[in-house]
Amino acid sequence: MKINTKIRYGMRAMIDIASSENPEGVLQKDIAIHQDISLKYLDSIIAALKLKGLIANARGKGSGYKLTRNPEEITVWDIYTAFEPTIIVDCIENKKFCNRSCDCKSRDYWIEFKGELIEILSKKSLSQIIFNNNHTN
Amino acid sequence: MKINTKIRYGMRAMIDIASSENPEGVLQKDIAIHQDISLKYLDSIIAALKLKGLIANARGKGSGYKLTRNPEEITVWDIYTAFEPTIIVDCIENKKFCNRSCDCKSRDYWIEFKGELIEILSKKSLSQIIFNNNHTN
DNA sequence: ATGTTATCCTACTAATGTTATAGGATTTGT
DNA sequence: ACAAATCCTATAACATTAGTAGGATAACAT
Repeated sequence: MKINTKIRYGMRAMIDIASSENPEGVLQKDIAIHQDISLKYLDSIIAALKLKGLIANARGKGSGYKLTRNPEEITVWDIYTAFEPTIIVDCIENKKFCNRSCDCKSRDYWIEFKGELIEILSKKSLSQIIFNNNHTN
Repeated sequence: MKINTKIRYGMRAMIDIASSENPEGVLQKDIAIHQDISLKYLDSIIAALKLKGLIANARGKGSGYKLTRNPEEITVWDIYTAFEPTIIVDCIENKKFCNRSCDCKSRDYWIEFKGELIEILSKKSLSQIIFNNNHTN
């Protein structure tokens, strides 16, 4: 299992936008500079976040990106699913992969696991991440 | 994020072995038949489980595989780590990937996430999976 | 109008990881 | 010696990841 760069960079871009105090929003170019991510690669990250409806901008020269919701109302799962539609366990996602799915202890476990994982990702909001509300360590 | 076939097949092999009532253990060949996994591919699955010390056999003709511990004492995390040493988040695993690691909200989150994920995988034992102790749905 | 700034959009590519298969060496029971 | 079964190494097709490249488009500034 691996968290890929798109999701990690996407998270950083969201944190960058959420942390900005500029009422005009944040330019993609500036996110690229702040976060040290290539402008071109960031292109595809931003596109995915925008398509998911988590950020928005006006077009043209001076228009930065802003969150479409309050950071309290955006979870890690929201950001995750901007890049991957779900957590993939082939025997759950695609029944043709396995014909014993109607009675498989292993599959039953993975269904439960997947639910718990989505729960973990859903319980944390962007604002909790930024302000570190939980006081761990 | 994806659970790959090695981990899923490994789980099924472990369930197969744990469920057997034969005191001689279970032959690799028979696991391959029960689970509909190619004997050759299962080779590498079994090898990993064995290297991790979760199963053992004698060599030669009639010697099947057995668990080395009680199924109550084997967790999904034990099985998982037979195939992958950890849950990979590059910015945690490999500091050279990122030079802002000393102050990165995103990285802080992933460290916390990884801990919770390992907790989920560690809390479930093989016997709980087989006997479905939790009574969900 | 024209140039500048910045995003939008499509295609491509090198490297890596996944999911196996192939072929034979080794070990032990009969 | 032979058969049954595992052990071990190499290879390969395919998919995914992590970008790069090149230009089209939109809007602001002069």
